[in-house]
Amino acid sequence: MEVKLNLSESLEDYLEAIFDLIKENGSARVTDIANRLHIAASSVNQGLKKLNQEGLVSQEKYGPIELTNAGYRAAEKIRCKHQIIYLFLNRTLGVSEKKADNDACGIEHALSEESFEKMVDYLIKNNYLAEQNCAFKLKENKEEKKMTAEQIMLDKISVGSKAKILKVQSKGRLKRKLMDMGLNRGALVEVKGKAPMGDPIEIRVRGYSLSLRQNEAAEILVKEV
Amino acid sequence: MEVKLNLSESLEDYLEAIFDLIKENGSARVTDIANRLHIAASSVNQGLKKLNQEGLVSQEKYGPIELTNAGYRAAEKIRCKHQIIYLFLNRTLGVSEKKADNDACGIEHALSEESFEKMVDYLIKNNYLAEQNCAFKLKENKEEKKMTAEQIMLDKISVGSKAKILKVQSKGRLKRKLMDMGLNRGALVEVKGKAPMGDPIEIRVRGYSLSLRQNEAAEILVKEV
DNA sequence: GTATATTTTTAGGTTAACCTAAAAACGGGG
DNA sequence: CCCCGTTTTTAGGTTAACCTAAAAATATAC
Repeated sequence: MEVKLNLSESLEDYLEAIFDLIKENGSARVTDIANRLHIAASSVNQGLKKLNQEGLVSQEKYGPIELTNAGYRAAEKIRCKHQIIYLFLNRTLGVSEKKADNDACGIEHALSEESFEKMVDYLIKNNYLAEQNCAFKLKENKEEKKMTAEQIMLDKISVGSKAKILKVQSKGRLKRKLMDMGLNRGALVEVKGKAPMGDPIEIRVRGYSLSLRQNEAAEILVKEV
Repeated sequence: MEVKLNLSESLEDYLEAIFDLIKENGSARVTDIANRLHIAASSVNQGLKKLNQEGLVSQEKYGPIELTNAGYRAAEKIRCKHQIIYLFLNRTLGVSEKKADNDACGIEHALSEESFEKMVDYLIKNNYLAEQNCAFKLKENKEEKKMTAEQIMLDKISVGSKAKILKVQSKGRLKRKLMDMGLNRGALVEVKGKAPMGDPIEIRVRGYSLSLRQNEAAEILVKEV
């Protein structure tokens, strides 16, 4: 079931930037978004609040910016539209890469579903676009498949899985200890083993092996990768 | 010399609506613009003030809305962009007329000069557009030619010319008299003759012949046609 | 462990583009 | 000439999207 949410152009831009930054860097930070869109960080902050209310982004104060499933789908759709318009202008009309990309930014907010699909058909017909590409995925999206990994505490990760640290929740001494062990935001951890009662947990991070108590691991918010 | 004025999307829409209404009805009224754009008349009024400041529209309180030369050129450019995008979507991609027109409305504000020209070239190459058409005129526009008739008082119109009444400036008795003679806004007048000292002036309006004193004619704002 | 730098958030603006309601001006009919 | 409906303008909002400056939280460096 397609829900049509009515995002403003700005919010679409924010969403798209978040999507891109997560693809590129693994995470989207307020300042990164602000730099990309050439606006103040405080403006991004306000935008995030709205996206949060719309249920497209999950954001806690000072916490990592993550897309919800709905947010991921919405962002992908916008990104895809952008890409199609870009390809169309650049490949079919021969518009320079820079201008084509720029124009795509503006047009993506205005183009109807119908025109978009006609562009896709045209690109496929002229072999500028393979069918399994971004554009085509859109049509398949109706089957609800899991597109964003869940946020979960490290002690809940099963042995053998890898995850990326989103946030260390605890405060003070404990937090300090965890971060000194290299458990910073963005770090990749692999759960190597768990003792019978789930305590301690053996993990590998940045090339080191560590042993964590369950209550310590329970303070670390991660996303499976 | 191309001056690039930076109009907001709204102001471009206003300008385009004025342009279209003048083509269609011979005049653009605040309420007509408001209806076309589905906004309140007071909003149009504010917009007109801004266009006036930019020197694109000549507007006096309660007076007729006329485009200046600069305004006419700007409006024509926007209209033309709209038309080209419409043709492109509809003819090349087969987008329905309604959606194509709708999308053109949104896209026209975002499309760069480069993309626009590439679209024009494409349309010409595929015979969807004759060279003397709107798009092509744009390229010629560099030579400053007179595109809008001047606003002038009726007593300054030369014998044999036709003009359209924009406004009757006087008040009270005289205004009443003039309007009772059929000299309303929108009426077409033809100057049939002038006495040696320019007084009286013989005109023909709505099938009648009238004789006006010069001071009376000097109260009537017209536009040569 | 504390100081310093960076990031995020809050507080408090501004501007453009809309709105409604009411006042002012206009235009036509008796 | 005066009245009345329509049009235009003014007055006084609201909202979204930005801003700057400063406070609060977090991250890093010594």
